[in-house]
Amino acid sequence: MGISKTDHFSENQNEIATIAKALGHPARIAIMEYLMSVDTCICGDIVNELPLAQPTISQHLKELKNAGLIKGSIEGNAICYCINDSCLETIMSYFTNMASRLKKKTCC
Amino acid sequence: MGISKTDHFSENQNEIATIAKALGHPARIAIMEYLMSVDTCICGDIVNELPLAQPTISQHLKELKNAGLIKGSIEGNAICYCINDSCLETIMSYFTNMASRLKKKTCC
DNA sequence: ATTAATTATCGTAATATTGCAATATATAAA
DNA sequence: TTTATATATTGCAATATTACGATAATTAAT
Repeated sequence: MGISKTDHFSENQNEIATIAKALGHPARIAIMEYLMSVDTCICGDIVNELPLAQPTISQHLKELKNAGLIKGSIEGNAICYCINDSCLETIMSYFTNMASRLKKKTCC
Repeated sequence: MGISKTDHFSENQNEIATIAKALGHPARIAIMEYLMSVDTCICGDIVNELPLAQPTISQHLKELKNAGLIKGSIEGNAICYCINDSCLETIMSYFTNMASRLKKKTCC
């Protein structure tokens, strides 16, 4: 992120930015959409699904997990990843609130 | 972004990622919130409002503009920036859709 | 025309991200 | 215990981001 100044901003601003940043890559959007599309919470098939190497997928999963967007639980020798709906709720309500507040304004 | 492979992902995935990425910095979230809070679309006060230098703010504004999140129009010798509600609508409905689809699922 | 005010661009240093091969770790199956 | 399967970590090269001083560009006011 270069020289950043996260300490100058509010906790909420940093939280939203962190979530948005985690979603700020097409591969991670694709992972989220894949996790949404499968009924069972299958894990490593993501590697077969996306045109990226296994370590790269693993790294993207880590970032989504750090941001709180997904959860992972050990299931045998595999790991079951799935979407953390409370995190999705956070970002969704943030934008919903923003959009509704915006409707009352006139702009340039 | 390092070596990225945007061509491997769908247009929609790239679009959402681009918007999310633009919002993936606390300063840009703060700018969005400030633009929301002012009734009139005042512009360069953002520089006074945030703890960042003018060129830095200008750069952040450019990124928000490139992502389509804000619009800027010349107003005398100043520039009037304001939120582009249609872009906000795009990202909001994306998450709303995701969240509603998620409620039907059980997870690990 | 000069000067002031406002915003953008350039150049550059510090740091972060992306992607992957190689390798490590951990559990399941034989 | 050995082997196979699944995922994580390390190390590194290529590239992107962030921040800001200096400076340019543009319009307003004098």
